Amino acid sequence: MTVSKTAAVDAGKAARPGRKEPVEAAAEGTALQMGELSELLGYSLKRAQLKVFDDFLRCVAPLQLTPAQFSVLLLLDKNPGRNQTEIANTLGILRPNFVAMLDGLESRDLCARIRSTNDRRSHILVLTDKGRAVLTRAKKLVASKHEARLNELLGPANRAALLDMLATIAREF
Amino acid sequence: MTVSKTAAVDAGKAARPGRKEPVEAAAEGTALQMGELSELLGYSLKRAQLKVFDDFLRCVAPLQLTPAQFSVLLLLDKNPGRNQTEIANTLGILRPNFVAMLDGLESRDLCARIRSTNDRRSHILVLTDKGRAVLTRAKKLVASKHEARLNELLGPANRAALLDMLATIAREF
DNA sequence: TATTGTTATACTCTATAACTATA
DNA sequence: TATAGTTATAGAGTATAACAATA
Repeated sequence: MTVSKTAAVDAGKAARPGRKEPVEAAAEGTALQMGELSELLGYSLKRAQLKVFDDFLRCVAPLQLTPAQFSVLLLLDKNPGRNQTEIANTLGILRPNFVAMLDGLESRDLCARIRSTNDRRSHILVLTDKGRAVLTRAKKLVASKHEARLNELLGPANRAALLDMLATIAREF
Repeated sequence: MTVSKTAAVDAGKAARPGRKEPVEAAAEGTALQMGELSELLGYSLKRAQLKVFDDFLRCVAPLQLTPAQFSVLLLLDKNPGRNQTEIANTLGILRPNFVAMLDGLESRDLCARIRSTNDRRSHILVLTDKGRAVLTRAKKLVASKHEARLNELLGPANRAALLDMLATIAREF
């Protein structure tokens, strides 16, 4: 469980001035005490999220896709015939902010807006052939590089448990 | 484990125009298929992080502290005698961006910058009495409202396991 | 010369109001 | 009137370069 009782260091006072610290980790500049920060779930959650997104970007760099863009392509593939509002809402993206995002994907010919014949206010979103091809390649990179690395670090069982708990928080918290 | 097999919906056609939908959850607009998004760790990580930060803000609203500000106060309390660069680096905040953040805390009399006598370039950061008092109250709110809710949702053992895995990712990924 | 705190700046995300064209 | 897509805009958060004071 790695409880990390972090032997109390009691720095800061620097009471004895004559004490010549051995050139350990970093002369006098030792690592700081995280204190109850190590017990704050939100803190580790944020730091972990940044790392994971960073790795995602690195792994999928050849395709120039952000996590958000990847999620849009995935959703379009699984949900043909949906309009902008539906896709944006599902991903927690505000409609106004989704416009520029779609512009980016559409200008790269990864998806297209099609004016609906039923309701001519709305745009049906579809993946282009290129979009489907890029998505397929992206999925392979994500699985073989990104998720594989996480699996390696945590082990399959832990990774599944982690995913389950995160989904629970996202759904019910 | 909550596998969520989410019965296939197959919406999108909306063929019959005369169909007057009963005012159910949302007329014809059924929930979308998340597809492999539910297996993407980064996606749930992000959504969970947003929820947790939201709840943190809500719980600690009476004290008007963001998660980032709380982490600074915690760190100052546990690490007296440190300068801006050391605190910012530890929290992953860039030094230029830390300036405005400190300005905010200092203007509220929660902490103070003290010119170091050893190295007159650097500012030693200290909590004020008010800062210590606010931190104490914040810790109580976080523990009794925020973290307690997470504990309730996941159970203590799962919560500990989650924290451990997130810390592992933040540290080693 | 190098480092600390700082300013300026820019780019991304996110959030809200209001417009247009359709319904 | 209400809704879909859009524009404009404002605010966070984050990133880099460069400057003054100090070492």
